[in-house]
Amino acid sequence: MNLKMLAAHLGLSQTTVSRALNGYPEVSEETRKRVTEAARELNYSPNARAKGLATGRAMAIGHVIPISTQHEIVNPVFGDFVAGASEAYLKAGYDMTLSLTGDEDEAQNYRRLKAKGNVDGIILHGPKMKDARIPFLTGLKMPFVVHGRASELDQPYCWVDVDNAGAFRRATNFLLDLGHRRIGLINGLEFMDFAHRRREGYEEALAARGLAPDPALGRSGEMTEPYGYLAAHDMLALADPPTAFLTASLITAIGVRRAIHETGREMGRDVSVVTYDDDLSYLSNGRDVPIFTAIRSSVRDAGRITAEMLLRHVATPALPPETTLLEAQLIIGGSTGPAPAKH
Amino acid sequence: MNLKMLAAHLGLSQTTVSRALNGYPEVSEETRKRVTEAARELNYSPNARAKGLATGRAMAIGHVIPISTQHEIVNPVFGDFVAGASEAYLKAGYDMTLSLTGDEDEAQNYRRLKAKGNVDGIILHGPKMKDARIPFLTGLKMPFVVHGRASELDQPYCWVDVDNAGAFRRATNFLLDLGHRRIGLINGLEFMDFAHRRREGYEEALAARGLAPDPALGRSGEMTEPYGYLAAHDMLALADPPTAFLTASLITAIGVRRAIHETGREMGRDVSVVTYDDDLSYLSNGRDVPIFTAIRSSVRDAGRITAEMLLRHVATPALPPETTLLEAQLIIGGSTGPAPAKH
DNA sequence: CTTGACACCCGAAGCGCTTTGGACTCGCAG
DNA sequence: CTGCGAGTCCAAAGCGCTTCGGGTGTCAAG
Repeated sequence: MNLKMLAAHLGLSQTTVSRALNGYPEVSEETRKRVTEAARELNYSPNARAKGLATGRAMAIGHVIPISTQHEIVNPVFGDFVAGASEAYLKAGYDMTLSLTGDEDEAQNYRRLKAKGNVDGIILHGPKMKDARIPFLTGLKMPFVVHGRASELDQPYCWVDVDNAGAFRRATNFLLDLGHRRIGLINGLEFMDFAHRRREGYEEALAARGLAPDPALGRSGEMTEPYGYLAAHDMLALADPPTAFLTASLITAIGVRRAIHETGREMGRDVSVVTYDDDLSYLSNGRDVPIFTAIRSSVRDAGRITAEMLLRHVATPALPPETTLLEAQLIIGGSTGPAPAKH
Repeated sequence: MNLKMLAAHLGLSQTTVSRALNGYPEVSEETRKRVTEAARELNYSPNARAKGLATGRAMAIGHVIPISTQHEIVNPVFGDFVAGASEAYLKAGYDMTLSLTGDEDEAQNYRRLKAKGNVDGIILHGPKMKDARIPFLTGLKMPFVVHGRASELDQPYCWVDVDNAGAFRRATNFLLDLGHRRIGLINGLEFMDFAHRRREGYEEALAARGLAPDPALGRSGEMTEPYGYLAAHDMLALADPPTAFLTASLITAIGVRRAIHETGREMGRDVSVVTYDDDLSYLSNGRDVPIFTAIRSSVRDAGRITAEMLLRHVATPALPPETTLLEAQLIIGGSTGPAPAKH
C-alpha cells in the first residue's frame, strides 16, 4: 500500500492525497475526509524513508552512548531517561535511534551519523569534563542537547543538567548540621562531569565551615553495589572512621548499608547515609518513608525535558542555545540522624 | 557531499562510484581505489534513507518495548540487553531504533512500524503468556525474534530464552538438598511469561519431593527492592516462617536481605537466599565471592544472541523459525547454608 | 462578456541512491 | 578483417514521497 495505489484507488492524484493527509489547505474538506478514511481503511501509512528523502527531515532523534572498552557500559540510569524522552518523541511523532559507539573515532562516528541522515538531532549522554564531542558537534551544525554539562568549556551549547554541586552542597550541609564532621564521599568516576561537580559541592560545604576534606574519606569509582560496600568497609576500618557517608547512587548506598551492618553498626543511628537518588522506576527508595535520606531528581523527567528542548531546536535551528538546571530535592529518610557523641 | 558530487569530482558516473563503493566486480581495482580514497577524503558516506529507498532494506532493527500505563516501564534489564544487541548490530552495520509504545492499539503500532519501513526486523521484549503480538507479527511477514517465550502458543516462531523453569527447579532442589522445607518464592509479575515459568520450576521441584507449595510463601509483584523487603518481612512474621527465599532478581534479593537483617537474623545462617541474577553490568553480585547464591545468566549475552538470530533471519527470510534455550548457571555465594535445626 | 480571484486539483521534477540494460574498447581466435 | 567475449564504464529508470508551477471551473466584480 503506497501513495500511488491509494491515489489510484480514490481516483485522485498523488499530490492531492498527500496534501489531504498532511493538512494542507488547498484541498476541500470533503475530499480530505474521503482520503483520510480510505487511508485508515486500507492501513496506509507513508513510507518514512521516502518521506524523509523528500522533506529532508528524518523525524528521528539519535541517542549516542559511549560504550568504552573500560566498563562504563550502559548505565542503569539510561532506561529511565529513555522512557522520559520517549514521551516527548511519541507526542511529536518522532522516532528514536540508539547508537552505542566505541569511543575510538568519535569524530568520524558523528560525521557519519549526520551524513547518513537518519536523525535530525542528537542527545549526548555521559559528558566528561571538557568533553571534546561538544565543540565537534557544534561545528557539525546538527542540533544537539547534552544530558549533563562539560566543565571548563565556555562555548555555548544546549544542556539539561541537575545542579549536582548544589545538591551535594546541601547534602553535606545537612550532615554538618547534624553534627557530623567526618563525612565519607563515595563518588562516581570523577572524570565524568557530574561526579566532578558533586565533589566540588561537597568540598565547598566543608570549606564554608573551615573543614578540609580528608583524602582518606574520598573515593571515586563505578557506582556498583560492591564498590559501595568496599569503600565503606575500608573507611569504617580507619582509626578515625567517618560518622556519615555521601554516596552517588542508590545502588552504591545499598552496598554501604551492607558494610555498615556487617560491622555491627546501625544505619541512621551509628552511621548516617545520604545518597543521590535518580528516582529510577525499578529501584524505588521506599514509598512513604524513604529508606535513605536522599537528594532526589527524576532522571525520567530529565529525559522528557531534554527531548523537548531538542525537538524545539530541531524545529527552529536558529534558536540560541538554551539551558535548564534542575534542582534536586532533599528528602529525609531513615538513614540519617545526629552524629553519635564522641566518647 | 553526495554521490553525484563525488562522481563529478572524480569524473566518473554515479553508477561506477556506487559500484566501486559497494564492492561490485564490474569496476577496475584501480578506479575502486581512487573512489574509496576520494570518499574517505571528502568524508562521503551514503545517505541511509536514499539507500534504503533504493534497496528496500532499512539496515535497522526495531526494539519494541511495551510501556504500559501500569508501572512496568523500562526495566533494569533493558540497558544490558541493548548493549549486547548493539555488538551484533555494530558488526553488521545495522542501526537500532527504539519504540516505546503504550499497549493500546498494539496491532496498529506494528502495522505502522512495518509500513513506515525504517526497520527490517523486530525484537520483541517482555512477552506475556500467550502473547497476542506473536501471532500478529507472524501474520505481518516481518522477521522478528522474541526475547523470552510465550507459553500456551504452539505456533512456531523465533525466540531466545533462558530456561527459567529449569533454573528455578535447580535452585529449589539446591535448597531442598540443604534441608530447607519452607521456601518462600518472591517472584516477578506472573502474567509475564518468564515469571510464570519460574513458578512452574519451583513447584515441580517441590512436587518431586512430595511437597505442596504453601500459598502463604508465594508472592508475585514488580521486582523492586521495597517489594522484596515487604514480601520477606511478611513471610518472616508468619508463625511458621520460611528458612529460605527464592527471589527473581538481585534488586529484590537486596530488599529481602534488608528484611532478614531487620529481624535480627543472619543471611546464609538463619535464612538462605537464592536469587536469579541477570549479571547486569552495574549491579554486580560481588567479584570473586558472590554475595548471593544465584542462578545467573547474562542478559547482555542474550541480547547479542537474539540480535544475531534476527540478523540471520533478515538476511534470509525463508529460514525456518529458530530457537535458543540458554542455561543459567548456579553459582554458590554466601547467602545459603544448611537449614537451621528445628528446636 | 471579460476579468480576476478563489477554490480545488493535477503533472512532473526532484530528494540520493541502486540497478537494469546497454555502449565502448580491447585483445584474441577464426 | 570480422566476430566475440571480457573488462569497464555510463544513462536512465525507479524506490515513495513532497512540492513547485501551473491548470481547470465557478462566481462576483468590472
